[in-house]
Amino acid sequence: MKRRNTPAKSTIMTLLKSAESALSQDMIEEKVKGDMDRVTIYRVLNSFCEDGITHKILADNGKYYFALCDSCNDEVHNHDHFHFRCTKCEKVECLDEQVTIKLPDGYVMKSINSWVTGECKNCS
Amino acid sequence: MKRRNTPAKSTIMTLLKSAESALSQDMIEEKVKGDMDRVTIYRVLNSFCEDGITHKILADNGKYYFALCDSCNDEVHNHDHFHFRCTKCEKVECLDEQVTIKLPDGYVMKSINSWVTGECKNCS
DNA sequence: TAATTTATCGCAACAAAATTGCATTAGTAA
DNA sequence: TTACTAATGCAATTTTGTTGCGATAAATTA
Repeated sequence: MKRRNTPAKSTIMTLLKSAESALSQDMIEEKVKGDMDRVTIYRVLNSFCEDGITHKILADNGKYYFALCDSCNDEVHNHDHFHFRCTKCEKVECLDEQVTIKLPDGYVMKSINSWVTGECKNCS
Repeated sequence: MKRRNTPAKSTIMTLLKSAESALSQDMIEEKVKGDMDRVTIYRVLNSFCEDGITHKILADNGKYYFALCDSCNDEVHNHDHFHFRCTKCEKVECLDEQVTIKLPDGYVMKSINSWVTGECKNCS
């Protein structure tokens, strides 16, 4: 399965890069104003995740958000940071702070999904 | 609105007490084997939350889980602990460890939702 | 005990988010 | 330019949870 470059992909990539925050499907749909089908947006975003370009996080509002991988490379992926969702402007950001937890004996960690909800610095 | 005691409520309460872990609607539906309508289960669980008997958490698999409030009382509710979901047995537990995070300046925290996914001590 | 009130229940319908099937379109390499 | 097949758009489906409403049954009162 070799990827192809398409208008949809480059448009969405441009949006992700300029957003400086994580985007959900409906945010992207609104920005492209119906130029792109909902399904296409989902498929492009998921293909980015498969390729390790973005990471996908389920927020505590039930929606998936997609963010460009910042310090990840082909070998090392680390998405164990906190995510912040502003309840006023609905912006979602990756926070610098890493999630640290010591699991009880016998537990094996596979992934972390940590959210803080509140008001961001522009809204508080 | 005065609550009434019903078979549905006591059945679900018994399940929650004996589970020693958080339960989702579909887990309860399976345990009562169709004796209870989906909607009834949701309504009972949500009424428990309104009454402060349980807390409701959206897991990183997109489902809501309900757990008995452990050390909460009428005045103080604290649900800022980590939650663990086992990908093998699908059991969900509240971990003792509290989530701690220092937000950047200007950010106001309203709620926290932290999940660790992996294998529990019975499955690893 | 019987009557009354209304919380609760079950069923159908709805809603939101995301996925799948399939015919069509369009990158890309030869 | 042609051939191959990834990507797209549309319709339909799936999953999870909620709402509306008439019927049922707790709890209170007579």
